[in-house]
Amino acid sequence: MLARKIADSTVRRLAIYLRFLEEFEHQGAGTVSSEALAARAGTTSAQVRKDLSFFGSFGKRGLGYDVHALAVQLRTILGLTRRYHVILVGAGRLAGALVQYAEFGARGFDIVAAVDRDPAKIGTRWGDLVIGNVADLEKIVQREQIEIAILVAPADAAQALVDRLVSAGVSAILNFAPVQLHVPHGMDVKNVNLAVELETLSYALQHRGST
Amino acid sequence: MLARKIADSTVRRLAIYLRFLEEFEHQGAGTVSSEALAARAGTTSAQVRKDLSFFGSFGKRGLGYDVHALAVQLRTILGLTRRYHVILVGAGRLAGALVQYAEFGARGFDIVAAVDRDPAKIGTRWGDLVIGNVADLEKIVQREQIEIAILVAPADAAQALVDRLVSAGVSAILNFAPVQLHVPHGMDVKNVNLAVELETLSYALQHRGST
DNA sequence: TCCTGTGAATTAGTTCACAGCG
DNA sequence: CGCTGTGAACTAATTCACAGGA
Repeated sequence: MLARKIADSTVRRLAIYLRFLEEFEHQGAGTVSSEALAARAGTTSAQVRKDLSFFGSFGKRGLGYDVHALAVQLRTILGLTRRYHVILVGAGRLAGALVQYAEFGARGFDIVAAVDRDPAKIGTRWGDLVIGNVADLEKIVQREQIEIAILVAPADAAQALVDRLVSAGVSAILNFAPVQLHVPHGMDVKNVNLAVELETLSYALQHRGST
Repeated sequence: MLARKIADSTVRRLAIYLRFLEEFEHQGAGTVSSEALAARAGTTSAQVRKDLSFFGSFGKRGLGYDVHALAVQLRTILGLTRRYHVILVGAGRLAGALVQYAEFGARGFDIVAAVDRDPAKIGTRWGDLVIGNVADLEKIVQREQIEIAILVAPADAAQALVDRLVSAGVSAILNFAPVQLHVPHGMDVKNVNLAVELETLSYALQHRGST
């Protein structure tokens, strides 16, 4: 669909622009400048225009961007014009928090299954989601036509679970386990490591004052 | 303490190297090569050596790095040789998950307080943490000598809370609210947006096949 | 006139490649 | 000989600056 390889940083910013466009849309704004979007997103107007220019020319010179039309474009670019079935692999507290995370549903990500290996958890419910047995992982992935997995399992179990997810047909993984996952070419993995985020803060705290 | 400005990506990788060093240490390995570290961390040996070289020469040519000594160095660099008092601003499910997150404590981040605005939550306990009233935010920050805040509050409340945190003396914020926070120069803010992570995956899913 | 779209310039980050030390 | 440490080369990302259309 697209010639050039787009930087991850660009894709992230597009997702952020979309948030603010929706906010503007809600406030009834018809049009928005790259400058205004940049201010909200914490970047520069040149960056906004460059990011958008990889995908087309959506603005009107002298005017800016039509808020609604640009939102539609960004949803198309980001693949948010349809819904995705998501499984939670691991049913700990973090998984429980993610189930409730309204923003996922609002963006088209439906958490339709959760599994765990703890017999005490299997069969219990989170709203209308029944926690399944991890032994049935492949069956559940296929039955529910799951494309995305959120991995919130212990580090030592992670790779084996990923191998099973891959062979069951999952094509993207959001990984919260602090390990480097190995997946076949073409699969997409995104790592989130909350402890690492805190550590970059402690680094910054320590190296402050050199301003 | 350091002349050059170090890239965020470098600091993150150092935190990741530290994880694997501790694992190696646990397994009784005395020495490790940049190649072995890189394999675990999902990067290249040149990257590992370059990252470390910003801070000093920690290896022995022909041998590699002493696992324990390098771990000590990285903890020093990252500011992990002491403990930090952390407050959770917002006591929703995500906050509840973070309280339990063992890795935080293991790295020196002690969650010593949590506040919320919901009267139904105020006074309830999570382990030995009593949820306080957000009205007392400044008092709590000062009493507990808090340096880092984890902001897990609704987007519309976020900026006002940040202003209060800043004036109460907090110096770093890990922000889960999907807004761009404005803080005075010198303050450190790190944003985590889980919906954006999923959206980069849906982008990747959609633009697959051009390989 | 205003603000986009975009090549060009700049800056940042990564990889190469090899000298040099243990 | 093996593996680090590091300039130099390269690649990627951001910012500049301005031509050009509404």
